[in-house]
Amino acid sequence: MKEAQNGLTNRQSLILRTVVESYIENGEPVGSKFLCECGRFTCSSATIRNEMAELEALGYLEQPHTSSGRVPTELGYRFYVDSLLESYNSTASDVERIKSALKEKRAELDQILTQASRLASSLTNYTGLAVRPGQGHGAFCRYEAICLSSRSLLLVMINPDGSAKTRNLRTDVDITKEDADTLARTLNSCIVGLSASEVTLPLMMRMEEMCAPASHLVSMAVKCIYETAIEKNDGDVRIDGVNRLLEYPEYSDTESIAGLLGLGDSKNALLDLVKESEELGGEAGDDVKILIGSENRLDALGSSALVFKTVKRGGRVVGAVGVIGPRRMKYQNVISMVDSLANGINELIGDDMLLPTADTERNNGNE
Amino acid sequence: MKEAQNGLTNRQSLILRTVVESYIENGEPVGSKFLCECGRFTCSSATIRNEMAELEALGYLEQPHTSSGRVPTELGYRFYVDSLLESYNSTASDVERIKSALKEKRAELDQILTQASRLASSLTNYTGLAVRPGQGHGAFCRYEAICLSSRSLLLVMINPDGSAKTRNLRTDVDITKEDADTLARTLNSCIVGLSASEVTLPLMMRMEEMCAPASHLVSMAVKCIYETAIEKNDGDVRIDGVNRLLEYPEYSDTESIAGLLGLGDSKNALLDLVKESEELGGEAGDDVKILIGSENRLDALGSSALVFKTVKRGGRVVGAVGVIGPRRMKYQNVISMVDSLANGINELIGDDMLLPTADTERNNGNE
DNA sequence: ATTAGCACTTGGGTAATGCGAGTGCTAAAA
DNA sequence: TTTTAGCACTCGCATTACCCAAGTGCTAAT
Repeated sequence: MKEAQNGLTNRQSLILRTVVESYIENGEPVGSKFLCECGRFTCSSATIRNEMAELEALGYLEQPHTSSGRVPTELGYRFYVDSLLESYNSTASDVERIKSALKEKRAELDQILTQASRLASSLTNYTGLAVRPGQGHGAFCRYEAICLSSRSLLLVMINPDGSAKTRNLRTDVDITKEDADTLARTLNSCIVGLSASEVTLPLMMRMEEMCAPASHLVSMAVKCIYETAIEKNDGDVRIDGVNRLLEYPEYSDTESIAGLLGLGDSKNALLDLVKESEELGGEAGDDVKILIGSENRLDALGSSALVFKTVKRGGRVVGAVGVIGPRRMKYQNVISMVDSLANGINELIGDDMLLPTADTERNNGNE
Repeated sequence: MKEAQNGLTNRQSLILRTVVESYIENGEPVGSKFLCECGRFTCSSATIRNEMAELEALGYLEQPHTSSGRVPTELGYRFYVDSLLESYNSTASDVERIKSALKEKRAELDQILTQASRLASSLTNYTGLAVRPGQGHGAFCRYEAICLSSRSLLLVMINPDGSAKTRNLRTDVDITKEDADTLARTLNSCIVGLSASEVTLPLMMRMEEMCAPASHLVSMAVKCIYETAIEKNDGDVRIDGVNRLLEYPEYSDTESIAGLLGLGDSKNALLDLVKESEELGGEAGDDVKILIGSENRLDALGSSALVFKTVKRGGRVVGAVGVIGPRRMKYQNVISMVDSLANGINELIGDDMLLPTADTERNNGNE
């Protein structure tokens, strides 16, 4: 009895693999006769039946009903995937398509992720997923104020990574370009790096003093800043191409679809999932992660599989892209695709160093 | 035979209304016996049968099969909705909820619409819809460049309505704050108001000359500007809460869901729909629009109804919000809700005058 | 250890059946 | 002329019975 390292004989191993692959391909339970005739085995169907019985006892296979072929269990898929993981690699053509599709979007991370989710879906014909976790507690690292008209100004809030948010502030009294400059200077010198709870009344009063005569701008601006920061910290989840799953029989019932569609609402759970699987990190932390069935605790994904990889910038996790599909997913393609996609994004966003806060910069040049 | 103005007797009219309302409520074909016993009529079921037969001949009702009750046709719904339209008004509590939910989001139009779509869905328990058409051909009306570090700057592109987009530009050679200012000045004086095809090689060369020694920034910036402008002009469609429709039996089949999910892809068609129903304008142009079944030509919505209202700023249509649901939709609630929602947004975004282009402003103050 | 043969299980598809709801029509009543 | 009661008829739908195919487990022979 030749044993492989996993406690399975070579033949059992091969049977398991073949069952998984056939089931992934056809979606139908596979029986001993089919296996026997597929050419990979020299023994008879009876022998295979015996082996399958054992694989079932070991928890790798199960039958939907007595008298139907076998279907892989979660454990079965897990075995298959693990033995596969060592040796995936992307096809050159896919890598090319991904690169060219991404290159067009030399935009902010948010947009890149949206695009990535769409891409993941269209390349695999499953559902695409992109996640951006909240960007730490840190607020912005610098502010600018641009005078748009006599009664409105544009507040530019700049993140350490160079991206920015803008908001329009309208006032009831006229403001000048000098007011705007003063406001920006005040914000930069007083609240950069502070969380909302650190902004105290005395501080506010000092800022308003600094900004006189346009002191009314201060509270508007600060409120606006923390509203925006909260939004930013909220994280985000993009799901694309749920409709592609409709053509797989495992999603023909309404409930499973409802679950997937509701996924956008439970974005916190998804964010946790990514964060958590990141922590188990170590060397494997950079790999493509695969969660099959109940391995994740989102019951909406209970009958699905999730393949994803984190996107990093400068060592920090800034997002993740992946694919949601049926448990019988074409793992080889999907794994390599997700890998390429994440790598492509990593490459695109580079690992630029972070920006300094405004203080240092401002001191030379503006005044 | 008392005739109302529509060519229906009063009794026929009442029967039609009752059928529609009952079908909306229960989703089941309604028969003569049920009507007879509902209390609204003094005649017998046989009489009602005769009337219903006539209503069917006139095209207001139909039977799914011989020997089932009647169901309203598109025309039937249309009759019902039209006779209803004069007299809808929002419940005070709904208006309150909408206002308070919107007030929290004093953000850009894009975000407001996203929020509106979500709100529409949750308030009606149908699918929410928000549409933002492309913002004309016009590019931006002003640019600013903020120096972030020695090798990156933030390009701020400002729309006439005061909103702005930002993009990060990275270079291989060092740049100074003066370079950034020069770039902004050049952009503002040369390409404000120009469409991409109007940017000629000679113009580019002149701009690069003006920007020396940082002339390499010019082409990056211009490219970036037109990429962003294209994106902006593309319009956008938000669809939220498709899963809510799953609980209605008319969407229990996979195809109808697939159609709705695919709706995001065919955003152009939706944009057209809004634009077009706007054009028939006149006085009715400001009303809530209702498209039932094939009244719109999106076959994905063939078995659905669409209720929406445009959102305007300063007379121009800048978006639309609405609801997608089954044809047997609770029109009274939905109409009033959509109306309130659109009004709320209109109020929120105000009709601020548009900004002037940068030239005038720049001449006093900066230099 | 492998194989052939056989009885057994079971899901799914198909045809037959009965039921119920609702209609259309006709003839009588108002 | 309008309304009503009565009745035969039509279908959709659920239930039942039934058969078939696929696949298994087990036993006995190789």
